[in-house]
Amino acid sequence: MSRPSMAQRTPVIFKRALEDGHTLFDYNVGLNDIVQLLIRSKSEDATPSKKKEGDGKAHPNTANKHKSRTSAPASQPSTSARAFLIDPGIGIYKINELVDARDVTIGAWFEAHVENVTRPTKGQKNGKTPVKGGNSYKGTNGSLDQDHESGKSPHLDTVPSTSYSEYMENEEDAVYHIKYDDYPENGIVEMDPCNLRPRARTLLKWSDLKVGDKIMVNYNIETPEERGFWFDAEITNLKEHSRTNKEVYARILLGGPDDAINDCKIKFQDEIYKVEKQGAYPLSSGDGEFKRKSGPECKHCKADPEAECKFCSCYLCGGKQDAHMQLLCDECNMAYHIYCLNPPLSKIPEDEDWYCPSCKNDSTEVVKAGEKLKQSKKKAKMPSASTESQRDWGKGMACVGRTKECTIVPSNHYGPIPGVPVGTAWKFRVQVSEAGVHRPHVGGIHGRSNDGSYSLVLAGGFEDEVDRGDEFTYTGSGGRDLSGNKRIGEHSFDQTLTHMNRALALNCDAALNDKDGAESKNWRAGKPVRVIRSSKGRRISKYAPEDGNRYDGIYKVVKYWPEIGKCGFLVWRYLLRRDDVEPAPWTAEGIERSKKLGLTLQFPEGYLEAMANKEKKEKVKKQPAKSETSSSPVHTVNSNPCSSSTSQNKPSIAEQTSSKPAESSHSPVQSNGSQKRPVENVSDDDDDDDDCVIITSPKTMKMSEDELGESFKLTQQQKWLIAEDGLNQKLWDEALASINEGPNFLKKVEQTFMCVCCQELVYQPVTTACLHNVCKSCLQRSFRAEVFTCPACRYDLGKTYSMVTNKFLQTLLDQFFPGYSKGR
DNA sequence: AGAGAGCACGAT
DNA sequence: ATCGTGCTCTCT
Repeated sequence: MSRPSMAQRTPVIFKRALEDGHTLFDYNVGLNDIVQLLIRSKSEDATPSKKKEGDGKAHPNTANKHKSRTSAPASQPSTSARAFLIDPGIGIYKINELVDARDVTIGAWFEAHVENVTRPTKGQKNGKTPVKGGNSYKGTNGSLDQDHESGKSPHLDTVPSTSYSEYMENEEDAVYHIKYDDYPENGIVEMDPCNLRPRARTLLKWSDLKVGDKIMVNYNIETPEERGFWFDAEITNLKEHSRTNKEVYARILLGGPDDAINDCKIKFQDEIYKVEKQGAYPLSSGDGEFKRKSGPECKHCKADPEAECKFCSCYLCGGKQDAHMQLLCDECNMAYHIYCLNPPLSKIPEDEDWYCPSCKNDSTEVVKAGEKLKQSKKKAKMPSASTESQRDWGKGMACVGRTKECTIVPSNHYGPIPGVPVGTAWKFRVQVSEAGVHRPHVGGIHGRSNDGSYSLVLAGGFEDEVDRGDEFTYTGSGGRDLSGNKRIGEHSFDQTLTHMNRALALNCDAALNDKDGAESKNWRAGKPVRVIRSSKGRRISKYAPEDGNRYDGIYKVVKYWPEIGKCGFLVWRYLLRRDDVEPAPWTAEGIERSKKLGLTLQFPEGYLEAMANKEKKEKVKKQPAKSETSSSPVHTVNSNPCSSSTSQNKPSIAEQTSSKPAESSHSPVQSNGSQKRPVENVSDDDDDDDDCVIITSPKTMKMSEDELGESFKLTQQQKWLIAEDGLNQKLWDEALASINEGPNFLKKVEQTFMCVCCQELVYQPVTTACLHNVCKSCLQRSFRAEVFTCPACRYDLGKTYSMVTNKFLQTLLDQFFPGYSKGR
C-alpha cells in the first residue's frame, strides 16, 4: 500500500453467469474491479430464456432444459445397472445396447436403449411399423402426421399392422423393447428392427462428405435456422466458398419410400453423423456419452395442441389455453397460468423477472445460468447503449472509477483530512476524490443541502471571480443546460440557492437567507471548507498551481449574495477567507514546508510508466528523440505571486478592513491537540493578515537537521496512552519511528492499526492474546460464523474468548483521526 | 475547440 | 433503488 490513508477498493464478487452479447460493463464490473471467472460446465450450458411465445411450443433450449432435468434420472442409466451388455440369445441387438430408434410419425431418430428382447408370439403387437405394411406416411413435406390415429403420443403409437403371415416370414425377427432416453415417461416401447440401428457415434468431417452419401443430420423442418430432430439425409450438394464458409445441402429422408424433403441446407455442419450399420460394435451406457443435441419442440407432447403438458404449458394444470396469461419462471423456465398460482395473480407482473413458487427461495442476487441479465434503466439510457459513438473511451482518465476510497473520515467530514498536509497535490481530480479531500469527481462543491459544504475546487470556471489567495470569491453551481450528457454547459437560467449552493451558504455563520444572501458576524465561527485549487484556475488566478490540483487548506464563508454574473444570469457568489494554521502553499513558509515534507505532484499508480511507454512508442514512430521530456513528477510549488508585487495594504475583496483575528487557534488539527506547527523559524506565527507576507531571507529559513523533518507532536496524554497500551508496545515503537515525518506518522499509524478483516483503521479494537488488533464487530462476525481464531494469524482464541475493547488504542486513534469513528 | 463518456455524489 | 447533477478529461 503506497497510500495508507486510503483503503483499497474492496474486491467485489459477482456471482453471475456470463451470457453472450453482454459486456462486463453490463454486469456492473468497473475498472479496477476484481473478478474471478469460472468456466461453466457444459451440462449447465444454457442460453437466455425466452419469453412465452404463446403457441404452447417450447423453445429448443427450453426443451433441452426440460430434458436435462426430467430425464436425467431415468435416461442416464446407472452404470451398475446397465453398464453391461446382455446377450438375449436372439436378434441383432443386445440388452442394454445403445440404439437409435426411429419415430415413424416424424421420421426422426431418437436415442434409446434396449431394455429387453423377446420372441414375437402369435398375435402379439410386435411394434412393426406401417413402413413394412405399406404407406401410411401421410405427413409429407415435413409436416407432422397429425392425421395419424393418435397423434398424442407418437412414440407409443406403434401400429400393429403386421399380419400373421408377415410375422411368419420374418421368423428370425425379435421384438425389441426399448426405452427412449429422453422420454422415460413413454415407458417401454416395442420396436421393429428396421426402425432401430446402432447408436450413432461417428462425427463426419467436411472431407468425409461426398454427394450421394447417406448421413444423419440435425434438421428443423419448420424452422430450418433452428435446431431440430435427427434425420437421415442424402447429400445433394457441397459448396466450399472458403475455408470457413461451406454449405451442405441434403435431401431429408423421412423414412417412407417417397417421403423426403429436397434441397435442405444443413445448418449444423459440425454435427453430421455417419449412419451406423447393423453389426457395428455394440455400445452400452458404460461406454460413455453418445448424446446428441436435439430440439425443437416439446418432446413430451410433441406440440400436440390437444394434449395437456406440464412441460411446455402450465406446469400446474398442463393446459395450453391462455398462453398470454402464462408466466415463464426466469429460473426453471416452466410456465404458469397466473390464475393457477396460489394465490392467483390478476395480471402479468410488471417486473422483468418472475420466479415460480418453487424457485423463489433462491437468492435473487445470484443470476443463474441462462437467466436473463437485467439491464438497468440507467445503463439502457447511457450513450454506450447506443452504438453510435465510435470513440475509444476508457484508456485515459476521463471516465475512470476510483481505485481507492478514503475511509479514515466519513464523507461528511469537516476540516482537514488527517495525514494530508496543505500543499498536497494530485494530477487528477479522481485522485483528489480518492484521498477524500474533495469527493465528487466533477462537481465544484461538495456538501449536503441541509448540512453544509465540506470542500470546493477553484478551477476558474467563472471569469468574474477574484482570487487573492487568502481570500477569494466563488460562484455557485447550476443554471446551465446540461442536455446531451454534458458536465458543463452554457448558462441558460438563474442559479438557485439549493443543493450545493445551499450547502455552501450553510457554512456561513449567519441565518440562511435565500433571497438576499447573508454575512457572518464572526466569520471564523463558520464551518470549515477544504479548498482545492486547480491548475485550470490559472487563467484567472495567480494562486492556482501550475499543474494538477492542490489542497490549500481551510477556508470559511464570510458572506454570500446573489448577483447577475457576466453570463447574464443570476448567480450566487460567496466570499471565502483562509483560516488555517498550516501555511498557504504559495507563501515562503509554505514553499519551505512543502519541500520539507517532500510534497510532489502525485500521479495515479502506473500512470507515469504508462505515459512513458506511450511516448517511447511514438518516438519510435516519428524520429529519434532529442532529450528526456520533463515528465518529472516533482511538483513545483507556485512562484510566490505576492513577492512580485507589493502585497501590503491590498484592499479586501469584501471591502472590509482586514480584521485582525484575536487568535488563530482554529484549525481542527491544532484544536485536536495532535498536531502543532513546529515553532521554528517563522517569525509571524498567527496567520493574521490577509496579505501574503513572509518573504524571509534564505538565511533565516535555514533549519537544523533535526527540524528538517516536521515532527508530529504528541500531547502528554497521548504519550501516556501509548505507554499504557502495553500490548501494542511493539507496534507503537514501529509507528513512532516516523514521528519526525509529520503527516507520514499518521499514515504509518493507520497502516499499523489496520483491521485485517475490513481493511480499515480498527474501530473499537480488540487486541488479541496473539497481539493483533481487530475491530470488535469484525471479530464478533467471525465468531458468529463459528470461527474462533484470530483473523490475522489463526491463533485459537477459544469459543469463550471475552472481547475487550482496547480503550487506550481507541482514544489515541480518535485523536489522531478525528471523525473516523463517525464513519463507522 | 467542441462534444460527450463513466462515475460519484446527494436527493428522493 | 433510482434519478438528477456536475469548475473532468479525452477523443475527434
